[in-house]
Amino acid sequence: MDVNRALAAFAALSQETRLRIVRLLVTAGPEGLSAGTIGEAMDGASSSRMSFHLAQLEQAGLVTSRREGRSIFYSAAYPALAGLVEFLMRDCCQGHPEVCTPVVAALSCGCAAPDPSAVGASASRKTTM
Amino acid sequence: MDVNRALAAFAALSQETRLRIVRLLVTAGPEGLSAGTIGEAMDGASSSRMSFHLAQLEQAGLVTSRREGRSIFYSAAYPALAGLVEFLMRDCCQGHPEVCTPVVAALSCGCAAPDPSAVGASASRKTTM
DNA sequence: TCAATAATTCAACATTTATTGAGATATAAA
DNA sequence: TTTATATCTCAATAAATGTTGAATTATTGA
Repeated sequence: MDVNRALAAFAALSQETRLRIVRLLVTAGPEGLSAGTIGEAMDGASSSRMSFHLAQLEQAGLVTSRREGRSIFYSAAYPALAGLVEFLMRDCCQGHPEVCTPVVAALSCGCAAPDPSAVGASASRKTTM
Repeated sequence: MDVNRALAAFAALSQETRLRIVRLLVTAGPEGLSAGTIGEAMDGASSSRMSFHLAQLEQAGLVTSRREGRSIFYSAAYPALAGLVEFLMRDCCQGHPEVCTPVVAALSCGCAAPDPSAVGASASRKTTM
């Protein structure tokens, strides 16, 4: 994640419809949702409007797309989201632990508890699904 | 951090000069820097331009200001930055541990190592989603 | 009080961004 | 092949954003 990519990602996330789309796709999982389904969830936004925003998100690297029959499915680009947070935090925590600490605490949403003593990586994956 | 505040923060961070200012202030520490000093660091940007961007950042809640003599000092709003990441991650990790895990790993920038003995207990404490 | 310093405010302008509606493209089914 | 479905592309327009330069406010020191 370099500065320009971060700028593009922040710009993409600064628009209400797009932020809603990203949140929707993040919770939708890796399979994603079709453009039409997303449009319905966005208060029935027009198809051209959806295309515009989905293209912006894809351009910013925050979502990926694939065709499946007549539909095009969009999915959250999880690594890009993680990379963006990494970028932001890398800039935030230089010498200021008070910034990181509460974030790490917040990330204990049950899915990412890092444990240095836990050798088996997959075992430390405490899923609550 | 609600949606509108997050949108404002993302918008503020999506502009190159402002992103540079935030990064500069974050590394500058709690005392912050004067508007003039920041302007010099921004390739000698004009004072009105600096005022514009600093006002945007303050409006977005990402920096705070205080007058000291003739100068006005701007500081990073660390809690707001942490809150933004929290917001983004709260949206990102619902049911998808693979998103959070690498971020938490990246946050081991040396300043926010979570107490290993508390991992089991606190991590199982699920925040409301 | 007057001059110097530090920063802000404002109006004008240029640029960028978002929405709309019409039409084009791709796929699937009749 | 024809029709329907799903989505994209494009041009026009509206709205928001960033830069500039001049004028203004606040503070300090002579």
